[in-house]
Amino acid sequence: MLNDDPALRAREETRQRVRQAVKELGYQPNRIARSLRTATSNTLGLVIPNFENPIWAVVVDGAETEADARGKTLIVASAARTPGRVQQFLDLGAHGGLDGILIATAGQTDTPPADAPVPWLLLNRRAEGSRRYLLLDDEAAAHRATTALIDLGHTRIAHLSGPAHAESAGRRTSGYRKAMADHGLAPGPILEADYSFTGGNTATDALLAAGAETTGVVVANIASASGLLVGLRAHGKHVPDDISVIAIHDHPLAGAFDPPLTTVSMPLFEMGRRAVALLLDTDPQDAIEETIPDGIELIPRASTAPPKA
Amino acid sequence: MLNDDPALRAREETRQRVRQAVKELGYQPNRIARSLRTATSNTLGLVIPNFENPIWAVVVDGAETEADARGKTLIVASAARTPGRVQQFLDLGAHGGLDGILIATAGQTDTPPADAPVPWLLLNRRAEGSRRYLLLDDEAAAHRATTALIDLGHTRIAHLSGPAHAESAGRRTSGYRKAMADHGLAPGPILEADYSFTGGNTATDALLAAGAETTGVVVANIASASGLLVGLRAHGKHVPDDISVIAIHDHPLAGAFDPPLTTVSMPLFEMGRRAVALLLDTDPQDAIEETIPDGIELIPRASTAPPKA
DNA sequence: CTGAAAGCGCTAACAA
DNA sequence: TTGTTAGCGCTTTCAG
Repeated sequence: MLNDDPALRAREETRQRVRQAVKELGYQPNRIARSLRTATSNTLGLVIPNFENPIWAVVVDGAETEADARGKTLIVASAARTPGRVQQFLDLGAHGGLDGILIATAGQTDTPPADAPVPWLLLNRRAEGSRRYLLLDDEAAAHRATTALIDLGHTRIAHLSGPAHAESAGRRTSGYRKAMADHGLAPGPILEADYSFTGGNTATDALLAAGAETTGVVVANIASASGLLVGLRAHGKHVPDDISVIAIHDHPLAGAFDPPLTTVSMPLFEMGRRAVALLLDTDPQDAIEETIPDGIELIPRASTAPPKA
Repeated sequence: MLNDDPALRAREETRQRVRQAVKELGYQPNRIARSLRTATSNTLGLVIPNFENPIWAVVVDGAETEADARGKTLIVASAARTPGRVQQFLDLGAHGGLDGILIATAGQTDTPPADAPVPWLLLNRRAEGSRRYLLLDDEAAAHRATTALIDLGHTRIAHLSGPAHAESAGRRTSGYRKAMADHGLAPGPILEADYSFTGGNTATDALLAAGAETTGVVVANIASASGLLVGLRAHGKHVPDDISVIAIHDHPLAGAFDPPLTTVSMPLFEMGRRAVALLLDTDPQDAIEETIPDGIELIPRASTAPPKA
């Protein structure tokens, strides 16, 4: 009766009286006791690498939206300062503390075993021996970005990649390579940044040294691209007249960059949303190997133009 | 023994054997049962308005750092899509589900009653009838920003404020007013944006209409400032030659803006850190009315210069 | 010092 | 259909 069970046969008036009493007495069911009893919590966890990178904001938003729609509470934490965060959430989630965990981090130990105490799903990362992941089509996005430069007439195109240890970075690099090959072009210099402003900024020297004749750069993300823009400016290079820059992932602030940055957007909100749906709707034992098919889109701004010569 | 209680007298060898057994059997204490028994959870909650605004990333970072240092788990959620998020966390926290809650949102119903089931603290918001808050010195930051323009020689300075319902926005506006008054200047036009890119962008028209002779603008935050920069560019106005722009709160990406945006940084990390410390170290019944004293700093970039005429 | 037992508040199973 | 009870796993208390 306290749970307002509709299967329970009782007069509507009685129901009302109970509800009234519950309200007046301020009765709050003890969730802890309930969780102990049922080994469920109506709560989902999400571990992201950090809160700085704005792409996670969108993923979280999508995940929260879907969780809310299903009456679940989503709690988020980052592994930025604590490599053991995934393990911590696994502990939190054991014995029904969490009904499921989404893992967006890429640490060595961030892939739970198959017999983990909580259902889990990796976000945009494949891992050796795991068959539970939801991917963005990073390769297609990088391919799209590279093709955009090629379509403008560029042939000498460099790539500022993400860190070697990130699996998604590898898929982007591979999309860049494929696009070049598809158009019969030799890949240009590939330099490793680390998805950060500083990484992109310090890579500027190497980029200019590696290929003086480079007219376009495909950058693995916005933060690196912003660093690159600042670096190029410092070297007296003009974007896009001297060199075109395009980055993967979009963000509103990219429109305020100098110059406004052309990007390729990815379905981040949908990834968060879909991840929660998959986590709740599938058997934790089943494999999930899914890539989000749509939502890759060119956002043209002012950092790309045909090569001058 | 299982808790490795140091008060317990036992041979070191025995301790080792127990630890070994615990490890081998993979024993994990049931946190739920423990919470039910002790009405504590070693977990803290933080509710932020959204994940998009990058300032929250820094606050969360500070809070996570302090929580980690104290062996607590911090969980985060946003109220972006769900106005009832604070209530939801209050429910989560009742009966020891959370040891405390930090509230950074500013909704009408986001101030818990004094007899809330969980200790709580408001972040950068004073609320009618509450005496539990930790503030940034928004007034000082706005004063600093305004003074920076005045020091450059500006006298016709406008203010692009935050939304009227945000208490922090009011403190910034008041800092702007005071700085103007301190230098014997009449306040310029004050326009309300909503802390967003779009808000700043659409306010451009009104700003240019309100004061044609305006040579400087103090913007309440970076997102609005980025929208304003784009808007001014669209109107053919050159920053800083035609008009100087300075914003409150700093972010690395502001260095990539067109032009790089001069800002005043705030001690956001420290706010997160201090908030966790206060939440854990004070009696939940005691009043906390604290403002973080230091950490306000001018970050000079290229969007500010002396007025031309 | 060691071991047994009560009980946190809930739900599910069972008995009436 | 309704009311009663056992028990989730832990900590704390109390008896041995």
